[in-house]
Amino acid sequence: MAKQRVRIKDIAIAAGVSTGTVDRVIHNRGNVLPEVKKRVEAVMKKLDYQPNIMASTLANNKVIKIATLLPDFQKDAYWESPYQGIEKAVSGNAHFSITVNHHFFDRVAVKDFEKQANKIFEDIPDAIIIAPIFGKEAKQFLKDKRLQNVAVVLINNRLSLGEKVVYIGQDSYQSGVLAGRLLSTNQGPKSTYLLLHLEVEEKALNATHIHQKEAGFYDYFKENHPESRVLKRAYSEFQKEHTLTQFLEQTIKETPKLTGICVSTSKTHQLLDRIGDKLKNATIVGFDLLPKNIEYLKAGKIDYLINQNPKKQGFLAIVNLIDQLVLRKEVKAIQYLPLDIVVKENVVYYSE
Amino acid sequence: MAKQRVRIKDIAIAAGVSTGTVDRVIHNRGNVLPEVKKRVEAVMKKLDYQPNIMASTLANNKVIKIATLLPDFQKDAYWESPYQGIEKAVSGNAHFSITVNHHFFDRVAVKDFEKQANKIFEDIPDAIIIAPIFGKEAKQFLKDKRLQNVAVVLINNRLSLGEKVVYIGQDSYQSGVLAGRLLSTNQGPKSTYLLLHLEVEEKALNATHIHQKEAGFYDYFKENHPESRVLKRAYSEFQKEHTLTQFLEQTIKETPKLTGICVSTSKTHQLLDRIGDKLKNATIVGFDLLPKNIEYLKAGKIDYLINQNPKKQGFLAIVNLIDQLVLRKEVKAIQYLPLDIVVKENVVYYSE
DNA sequence: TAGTGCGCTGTGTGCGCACACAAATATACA
DNA sequence: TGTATATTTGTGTGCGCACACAGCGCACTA
Repeated sequence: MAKQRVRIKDIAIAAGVSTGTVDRVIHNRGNVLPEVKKRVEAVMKKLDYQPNIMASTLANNKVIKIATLLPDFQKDAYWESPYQGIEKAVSGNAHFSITVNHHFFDRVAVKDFEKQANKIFEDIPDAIIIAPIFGKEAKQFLKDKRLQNVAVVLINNRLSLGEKVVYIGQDSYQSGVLAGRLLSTNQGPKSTYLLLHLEVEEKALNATHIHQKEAGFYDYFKENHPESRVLKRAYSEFQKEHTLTQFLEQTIKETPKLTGICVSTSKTHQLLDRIGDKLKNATIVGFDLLPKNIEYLKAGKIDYLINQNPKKQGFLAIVNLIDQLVLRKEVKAIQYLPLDIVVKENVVYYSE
Repeated sequence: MAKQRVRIKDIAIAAGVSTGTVDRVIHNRGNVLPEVKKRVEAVMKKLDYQPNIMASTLANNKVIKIATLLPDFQKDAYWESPYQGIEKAVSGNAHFSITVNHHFFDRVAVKDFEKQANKIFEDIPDAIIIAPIFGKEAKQFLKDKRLQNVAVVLINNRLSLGEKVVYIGQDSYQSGVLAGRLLSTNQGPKSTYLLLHLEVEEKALNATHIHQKEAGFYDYFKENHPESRVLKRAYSEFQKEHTLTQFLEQTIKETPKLTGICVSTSKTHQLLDRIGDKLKNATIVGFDLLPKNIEYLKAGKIDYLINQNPKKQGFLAIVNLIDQLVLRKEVKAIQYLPLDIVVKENVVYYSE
């Protein structure tokens, strides 16, 4: 029953060679007579050799160096989540001895991206986790021959690099579609919806995601409820004199018979903090499981939160690299993160 | 930066003893002078010793024996999912060399449970994954002194065993509540809902889950929409002459102005196979991501599927045991599986 | 005083693998 | 035929740990 694991030694004996030769075949180190190589490979197949990862990593006795090249989350709060996911995965897999070297760049400054990218050459890592926001420059960087043998995981933005580059990302467009779907369920065909772009700190813009999300939202209604009205209002005029409260009150006053509101950023709680009482009849959809959002969800003031799992993005990147570099497993080339629909009745399972 | 890992040898040197003594302290094997033990422990703490799992499991060179004691899925199809989850987790963690010994019992026969339980004593495992459907008997079994050092994971049914027994399960009641919530969203307060208990094969009854689920469904409406009507219809009279189609047609005919239908088993597709066209205006909620259910979801005929992650139950059980037995991590004592809300717009992320 | 047993401590070996190095064999050339 | 060189193969060591076993000092007994 408990069939003994096949070892290199077993293969060596079966093939009539030494363990050293088997080792050379396994690692393609050359210096093996072609016919011997063939014989060893045949035996390996026949005995279904599975390397002992434990012994292998122990003997290897080296740490896996991973470099990240991500936007600075001091300047764009969104990027703190992938960062946290990475850290969590690393500390949760301490036994694989991984070191991560973070390189943060200013997400609106190409020059800074290039500068940070260049730093990576100072100490070539085994793998790179990169958010290729500057597509052209990222592509050029990754094509450098010094990175030939470096595993690459793309985060957030896809890049056509063919080969065996892994992409992990969320589908922002689809999250907007989903928001539209949730808002319009069981509503009349001629309803009015409000799309609120709510940013409180100017610097946290992460424009691309939000724009894609909003495009998905619009498109959903165009395709499925063409007779409905979708209004967009944005608050980002920080220098001006009127406050967010005033902006919201006026916006609501201007749009009577409002069926639903979607706040495209994660700041839904800001809306409820200010004019929660004046929204009794509108369905409200928000994004991201911030503590304050969860509070309002539990109180029944937010109807749906869409969880984009931003942390999981970083987490999966590390898990993927472990699978690739240590466990030698096959990994999927493209991995989208789930879009969880969270309501009062199931929030407990998502908020840990 | 890349601080070297602390080894047993380092501790031995720092404490002025041999590695053997450190080993005895670590594993509490005794035969160490109390003051020496104290000294070694102090050094371990000071140097923050983290055992090298790789070397440890390699040196241990033993397979982890896990026994399962679960209902026979030949007789209750539900139980195939946890089984699959277990198998998946085991083959996905092959490098930890785990062997699983399955013991299936007839979920309606106490005698059979006891018989299978007794078989476990023939070869005491390192851990047991058990569905304690027969609470009293299971408790007695687990209290046997021969199982003193055996890790236990309870699946599906909770048992008060205090100590450090892990429970992994799904909240069937809450899944019924969630179904109620989804069905009644944006519907009038005096609507009519149908709860369909649909079993096609008599033997697959898994009564407890379904009953709890249905209780949750009823309670949701009692609390939130007391003026609504909830009707229950069950099809399980297999000996009788009329077919399922006839039953469904008659049921629908009998309940005009139907707002929503919840099929409490996983057999929602059976409903649509037969009378899909006659349900245009009713919202439909079902359970479990069976291929046929997904098909109807994508086609817009099922509105919501609630994913109870039954496979994940078995999967997590194994992961938990690895954490406990191999990685020596802390594990949460109670783990509920998420209840995912799946709609056409996000199904792709859940159906792998 | 030698012998015996016990508590405590140190040493040696092996887990399966990777890799450096030594050894054996084949090939080239004088 | 012998020597130098390249190619192919075998052996030895260490990764960090677990555990068996040997060794030590001490108290107690005959």
